Amino acid sequence: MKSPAELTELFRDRGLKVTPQRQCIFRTLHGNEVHPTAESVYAAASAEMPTISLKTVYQTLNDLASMGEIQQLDLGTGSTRFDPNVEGHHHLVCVQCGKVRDLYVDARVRVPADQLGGFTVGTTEVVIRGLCGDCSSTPMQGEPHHG
Amino acid sequence: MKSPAELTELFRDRGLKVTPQRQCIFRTLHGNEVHPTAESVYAAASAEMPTISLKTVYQTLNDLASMGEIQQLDLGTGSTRFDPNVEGHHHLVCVQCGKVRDLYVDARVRVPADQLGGFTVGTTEVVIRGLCGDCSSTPMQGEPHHG
DNA sequence: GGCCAATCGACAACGATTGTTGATTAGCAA
DNA sequence: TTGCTAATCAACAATCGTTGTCGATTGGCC
Repeated sequence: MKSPAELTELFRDRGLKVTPQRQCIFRTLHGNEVHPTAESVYAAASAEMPTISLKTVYQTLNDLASMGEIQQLDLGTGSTRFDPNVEGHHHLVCVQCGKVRDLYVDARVRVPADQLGGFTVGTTEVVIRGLCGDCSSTPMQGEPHHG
Repeated sequence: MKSPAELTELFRDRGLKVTPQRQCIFRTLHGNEVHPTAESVYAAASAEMPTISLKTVYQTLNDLASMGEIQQLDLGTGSTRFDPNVEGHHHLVCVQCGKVRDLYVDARVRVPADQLGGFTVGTTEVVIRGLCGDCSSTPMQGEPHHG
């Protein structure tokens, strides 16, 4: 994703104000590779800026998403995750602990025309579910996140 | 998915009772290819059995899912969908109207070992988002379901 | 400096899903 | 057929994630 400085400019260009709260969120997201939920962005931002509100976090994340600067992911882990990485890539999801990792593979799936039936292909998402390194080594316990 | 008769037997084997409500849900799901939500299963079942409760529908769907007889899908369309088709297959999702179609393609994604990093691959899901035939022909309007 | 967007707190509301209660129904083994 | 007990019912309340509302305040930016 773009750097905080670039996002600052982008927001200005769009007539959006660059408030300390928004800058704080920019910093929190920049280089973030753990696919945070809104709650965890809020937690991280709160550490820096205790008065920031969850509402503002949602607001700013939605703004960034609708500008295409971050990507929303629904991976069946309960809540929406936000991915600062908007390059074409896919995801590894641990069914045990819910961790998400980026996956760079060529996933051009060839769809036979007879299966399309008028469908216009937009994006292709590949989600590989399994056990992450940590969870592979520990015995399975309890119910994993469904999906 | 298995026929209502087979599911009946399966439930008996597991010590679960085969109530009229459950049979009604079995029938509703059998051959269903529209990936219904719990609500729409409830609507369909209610037509046949007006006194059935939404609670019971959820209960039975969860039972079936945990027995592996149906599959839960989180496709970012707001609510969980239930797919009676448990054969290996993938999905086409219309970002406009939310319709879901089954997709049979060979999607064995080759993941380079260095990207796995200890991850144990379980299932691979491919979701292709785009516009279905109906929505391709009509102009885009309003916000699509996010995802 | 001043306009006005953005934020605040403190809630209420939402939709999807699950839990609770106590009463009733009915599957199925004996 | 009887009886135990699981399943269901209605009617709620509660949960979780997310969004909306309010009036008051802050502070970015022309």
